[in-house]
Amino acid sequence: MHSPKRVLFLDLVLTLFRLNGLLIAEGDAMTKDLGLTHARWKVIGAIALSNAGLTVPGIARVLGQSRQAVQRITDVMVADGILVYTDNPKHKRSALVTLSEKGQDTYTLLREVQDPWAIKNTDDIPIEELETTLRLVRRLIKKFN
Amino acid sequence: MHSPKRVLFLDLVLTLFRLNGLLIAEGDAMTKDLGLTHARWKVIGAIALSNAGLTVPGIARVLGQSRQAVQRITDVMVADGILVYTDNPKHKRSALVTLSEKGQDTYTLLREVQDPWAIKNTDDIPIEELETTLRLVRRLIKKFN
DNA sequence: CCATTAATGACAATATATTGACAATTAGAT
DNA sequence: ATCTAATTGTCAATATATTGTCATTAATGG
Repeated sequence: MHSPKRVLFLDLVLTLFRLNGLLIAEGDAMTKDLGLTHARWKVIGAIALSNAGLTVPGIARVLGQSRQAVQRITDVMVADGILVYTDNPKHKRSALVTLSEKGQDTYTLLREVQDPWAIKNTDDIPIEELETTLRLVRRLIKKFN
Repeated sequence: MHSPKRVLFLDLVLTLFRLNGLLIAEGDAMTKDLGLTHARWKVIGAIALSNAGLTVPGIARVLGQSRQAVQRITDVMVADGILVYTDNPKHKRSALVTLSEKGQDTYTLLREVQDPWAIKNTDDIPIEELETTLRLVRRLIKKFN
C-alpha cells in the first residue's frame, strides 16, 4: 500500500476538505432546533474551549478564518444577546468576546446534543489514533502559521 | 495526558476547522500566479485525483459542499476554457466535468508548486502517522455520509 | 413492468467569507 | 524612549456557499 508521502498528503488534504463540509453539516443538523448556524456554533465553541478570553481576531485565528467574518457574526450575536463584549485589560480597543447568560444557556443545550454525538462517533475509534491525528493536525497548523 | 475521547474529539473538530482555513490560505498563496482561487483549484484537484469521471454533484460530494456551489464555479471555469462538459454515458443530463487542454496545462503548473509544497510539509512526518490520520478521517467521513 | 424514491439541473434568495483599504493602537526592536 | 512593524476596528466591494423550490431524469423495490 505505502503510497509516497506526497500522494498521501495531497489525498489527505482533499479528504480533509470533505470532512470539513460534513462536520459543518453535522453541526447544523445538530443545532437546528437551537437557532444556531455553523457561523454561530463555531464561535460559541471557540469561546467555550478557550481558557483565557478571546478577542475577535483571536477567534478568527482559532477558526482559521478572517477576522472580518467573525466580527460580522459576533456583532449579530451580541445584538441577539448571545454574546457580550467585555473590557480587555490587555488591549484598549480589542474587546474580549464572552458568553452572556443566554449564551451560556445556549451552550448548555449545545453540549446536550454535542456530547452524545462526540461519544457515539468515537466509540469504535482507539484513543491513540485520535491522539496521533490531533498531534499531526496541530503540527501542520504550526507549519502554516 | 489521555483526555476522555469526547474532549479529544471536540478538540480535534475545532482544530480541523482551523487547519481547513490554513490549507485554503496555503493553496491560494501557492496558486496566486496561476489565476486560481480555492473554489477553482479545489475543483481541479478533485477532478485530477479521480480515476473515473466526475459529475458536478460528484465533485460536490468529494469536496463536502453543495452541488449548486460547484455548479456555479464549473460554469465559470467552462466559460474560461479550463473545464469541459463531456457526455456522460451513464446519465443523460448529468455531464462529466473534465479538464480542457488549457485546464491540463494549468494542472501541470499547479503540480509544479504543489508537489514541492507537499514534500516540504511532510518530510519530518512519519508515513505511518499520515496513514493513520487518513484512515481515521475516512472513517469519520463514512459515519457522516 | 410499474410505482415510488432519489438524484440532478436550473433558478432565486439569502448567508457567509474574503479581500482591500485606512486610521488607531499595540508590540517589538534598537 | 523612539521608531517601525504588526495588529485591530471599521467600512465597502466582491466572491463563495447554503437553502429552498420545481421540473426532469435515473435508480430502486415490488
